Amino acid sequence: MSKPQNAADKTLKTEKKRATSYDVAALAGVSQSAVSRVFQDGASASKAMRERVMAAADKLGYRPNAIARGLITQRSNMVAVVISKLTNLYYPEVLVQLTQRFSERGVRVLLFALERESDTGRVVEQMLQYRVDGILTAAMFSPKQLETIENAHIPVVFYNRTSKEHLVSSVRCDQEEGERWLVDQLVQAGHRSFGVVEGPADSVVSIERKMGALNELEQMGISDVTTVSGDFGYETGRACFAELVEKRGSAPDAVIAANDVMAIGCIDEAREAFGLAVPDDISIVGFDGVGPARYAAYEVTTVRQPVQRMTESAASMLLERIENPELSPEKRAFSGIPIRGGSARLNPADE
Amino acid sequence: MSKPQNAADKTLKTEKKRATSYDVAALAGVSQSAVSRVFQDGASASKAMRERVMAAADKLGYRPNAIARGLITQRSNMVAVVISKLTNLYYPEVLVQLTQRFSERGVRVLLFALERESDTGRVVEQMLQYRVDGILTAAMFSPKQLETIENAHIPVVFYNRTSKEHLVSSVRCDQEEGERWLVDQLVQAGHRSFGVVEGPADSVVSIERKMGALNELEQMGISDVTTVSGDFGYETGRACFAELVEKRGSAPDAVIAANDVMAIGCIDEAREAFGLAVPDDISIVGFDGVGPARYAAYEVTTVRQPVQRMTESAASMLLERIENPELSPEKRAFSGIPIRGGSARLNPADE
DNA sequence: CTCCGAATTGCATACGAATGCAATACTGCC
DNA sequence: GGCAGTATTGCATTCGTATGCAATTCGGAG
Repeated sequence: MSKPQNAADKTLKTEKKRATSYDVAALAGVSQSAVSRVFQDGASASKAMRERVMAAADKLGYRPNAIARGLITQRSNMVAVVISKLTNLYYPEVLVQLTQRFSERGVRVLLFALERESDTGRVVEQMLQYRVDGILTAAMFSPKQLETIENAHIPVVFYNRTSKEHLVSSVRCDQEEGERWLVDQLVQAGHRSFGVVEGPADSVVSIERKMGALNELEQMGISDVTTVSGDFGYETGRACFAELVEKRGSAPDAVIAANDVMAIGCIDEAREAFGLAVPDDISIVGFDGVGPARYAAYEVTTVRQPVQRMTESAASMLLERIENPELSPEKRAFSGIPIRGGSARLNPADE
Repeated sequence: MSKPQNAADKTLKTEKKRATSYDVAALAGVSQSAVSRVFQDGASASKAMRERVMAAADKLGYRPNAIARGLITQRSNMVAVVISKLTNLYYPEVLVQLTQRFSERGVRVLLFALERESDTGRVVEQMLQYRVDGILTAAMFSPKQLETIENAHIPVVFYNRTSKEHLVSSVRCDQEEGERWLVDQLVQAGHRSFGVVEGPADSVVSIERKMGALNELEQMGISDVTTVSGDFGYETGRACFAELVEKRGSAPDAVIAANDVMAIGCIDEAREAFGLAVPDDISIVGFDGVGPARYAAYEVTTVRQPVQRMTESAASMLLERIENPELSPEKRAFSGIPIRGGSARLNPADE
């Protein structure tokens, strides 16, 4: 009963405690620093040393403790990814891609999933406590929260969002531009009365889309516009369409939905509850370009976000700022990809 | 140019370094231990002390360093969540829910997203280096990898998977049982020829479903069964249906798809390419109960996984094993929820 | 006012790896 | 063989927090 610290029998593989660099050093007959250096990239270690240490490490099942390393290097090699409304069918893709981008570059992802976009309170505290090296967020933060993060000198990149009060970096799909395209196409094809279905009130994306559509409609001299609001989901998509018809007494020529899922809801409701043919009786368009929008039953006319390029850009932007904190904020906007689909009556493409 | 360590002016909020418990202690005129204790749950600290420390902490914008804490307590308060094929429309829901369950209990989620389920190699190394307290995985690990994890004494819970070689804990939806229900219903309603569309070869879930269906079909004395394989995606769903028809020369009475998305693909292909009415000419069933399966154009007859209960169960199971590592492995199987849908011709429900 | 037990507080050390600096081992060259 | 210069290696310290133990304070009872 003396102090058997790490004196576990070496033959048996079942050690009580995880092996540390000291254990490896002792077994290899070298110093702890040597072990540390062998497990680093640019450190100097002779070939012989490398082999001795590696052999000992293997025998003990040693692997460097990233926690301890993070403490001394002041780098956790973790970034926080904040996402809300994951169920919305579009973010999953974003999330996997981001995670893979970071992973490729040796950075781990600490995930924060918000029920509603406004649940950011506790999240900020957590991120700071874990000393993440950077934050990539698809949810808004309040000015006060942003200030807290700024004081901690943690780079932030917003995904499809930005802040009016603070100068921040962001990667976004140009929602207004996309809506302009949709509206222009619809108007050019002769649609004159419109329904606009917006998403949840606390979603910046939804607001941008709605405003983009409304502004362009006004620009084009269209005044017959009715707006109703939902929550990005299929069920409310259907309800919204019904509400729309009730509100105006009849169906509009076209419906502009806040996203593809709601557009699909509108299409189903138009067909089932009102016996309307899409796109012959009514045109319905969405936004995002998610998988189900391509299903044969819908073929939604929409604007697809270039997810691949956006996630790549966002990940790089964040990593750059982690390497070089002095870099000034930068905003990158990507154009959406128009999908002519089959859920809207449009003129044939010009070129 | 002496050593201004943390001698930043206290009036200005822009300190260079993050405040530590020592800084707070100095400002509050107490010991570092006191600060530490104030920021813990069950630690003893007088009310006066609590207030002094909190005041100082606020002034400095101090918050405990979870990394350092993890080093000393041997608890990172992080769990690894491993997920593959996130794009499959079903896992996103699982992921958010898991993250929220853990979050509620003060545990952070380190996310690992695999492109293919077999990409587990580097992931294991990472998880161990970060000293996660537990692992929740929706991907398989090789026996060797499992042994590595076991040697590190990290509890693991498998989600919809398990291991033959190792005794492990798991939470799963009973895929065989679900398939049995589907097959029984179809056979009872008079279907005699079947097509089975399986998913990716490296997916355990897909294999279980296929075998469940095939076994039950055999059990019921059905021998007219054709199998084709895809990858869980919509496009291959369509291709699989076409292949199925070509292979057998005509459409079967019913198609059993490996998941809802493929079922939707089959439905679209049956309707568009073969002019078949669903369910009048052919019955098509899926599995999972994802959102799009409920869309009016499909209303897929399927078996829904009780995601809510499964994630809750999985999270608890893992956390229990983290608290008490001696707990023996446990397997929990949940029954799927039959959804009669409208994509299959079934007899009216008995009770 | 005194004394005892309980509640607080401080001291000193541990967690596991990285790193500046000094000591030592090599290398090639004359 | 000797020497300068470089590549390795070890020593000692550091990162920020938690915690056992001893010292101190506090509260109340007698």
